[in-house]
Amino acid sequence: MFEVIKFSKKSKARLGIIKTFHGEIKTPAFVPVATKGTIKALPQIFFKEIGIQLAFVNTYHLVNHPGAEIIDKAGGIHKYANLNLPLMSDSGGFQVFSLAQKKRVKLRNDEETILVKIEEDRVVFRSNFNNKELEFTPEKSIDYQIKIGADLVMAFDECITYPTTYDYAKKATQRTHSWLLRCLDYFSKNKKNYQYIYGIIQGSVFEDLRKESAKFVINQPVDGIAVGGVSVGESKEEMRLAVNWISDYLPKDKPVHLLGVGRIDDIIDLVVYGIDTFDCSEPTRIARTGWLYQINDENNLKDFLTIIDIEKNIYKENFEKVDQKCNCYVCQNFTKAYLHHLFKEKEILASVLATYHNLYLMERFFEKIREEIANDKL
RNA sequence: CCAGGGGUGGCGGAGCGGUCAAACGCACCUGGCUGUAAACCAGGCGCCCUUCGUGGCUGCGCAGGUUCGAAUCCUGCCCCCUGGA
Repeated sequence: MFEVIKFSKKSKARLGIIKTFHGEIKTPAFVPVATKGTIKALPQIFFKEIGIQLAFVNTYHLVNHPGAEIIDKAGGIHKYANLNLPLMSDSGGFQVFSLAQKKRVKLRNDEETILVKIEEDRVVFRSNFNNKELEFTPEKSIDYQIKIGADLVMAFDECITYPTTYDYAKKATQRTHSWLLRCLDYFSKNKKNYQYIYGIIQGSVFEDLRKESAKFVINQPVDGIAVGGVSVGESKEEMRLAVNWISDYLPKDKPVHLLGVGRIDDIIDLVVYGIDTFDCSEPTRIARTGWLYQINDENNLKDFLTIIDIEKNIYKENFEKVDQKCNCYVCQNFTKAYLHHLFKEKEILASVLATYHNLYLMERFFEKIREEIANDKL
């Protein structure tokens, strides 16, 4: 399922290939987020020309709408959403974090309710979509993911909030471990024949917990390793340490995914620890809010991309291409002034073009990363 | 000419004696966005201040007046809208 083609002589970075039923993925690779079964604002027909290799869908959201059964009936998420590429599905573990962060939400009658309740053997969500209770157990998460039918599924974990205490982090990490065993058990008995499962390392910002978690996960019969609980508010140093600490434990014959990291500098700093895939909502989200990647120095990975805010007035009469050095459809055909106008007017096309462009450059960025690893420069 | 309605900050539009530098929306400006409750969110938005404040000044068509106090009440003027001759 996974094969390393080349290890860098300079770092733990590696070139690899993940083989799935729906296609092969050259790694390191970026995984655009398609939470509800769509990379927001981007029609599927563009995936290929952008170079998108795989995408990341979310169990929590899809279970709420349209429901795992519907997707199952439709023949799986690939068919249902016309996503003809390898897919990863998140387990809902991140929502344990992201919805718990908000803790309470006001109902119409002014009462407050808790969005997430974490128990030893399950998590109860108060759905933010329809306000119904929604129970996630490791078995349920996996069952949903099997029905959704992504190629690569994530074990159900608890993404620990930051900051946290050592004691809580330890307890939560152990809980994630016991959940992993339940996930693996259920998965092995019920999975679709093409599906693989990733176990998730937690441990928050504590070295011994991270290492302990890494050892535990790696010793289970998982197909891939994911690193979670990162980019939740901790400092960049803490994030780098969290990955560095476990980098020596990472297996060479299994793909390693870093959950939720997609900022340019973070990717550069973390790919050298042996990360193969990165999913992140950032490129598509900032695209929709007017931030565009721009090639800064195409010969220097560290300076490869910068960000411009296309809504700034300086672009109002800037009739240059969006990015002089970019070959994408957007940059070949539209000016900054026009993009500026689309954003100011909140035209839907603004999101479409910006998303296209950002993902295009993200793919070029990862091509550059692969090239650097091939040349032992990274 | 008669009858009625109205003129509020860049725009729309609340307020109708004090708690009003004036709701709310739009526009504008500044930030933010890392396993997406996100075509989003937060803050600012009369002028002034080496003190950023229960600070000073100006202010609700124009000019006066009543009042301790007026965007709010009164008088005159100017302008706009609707209906009628």
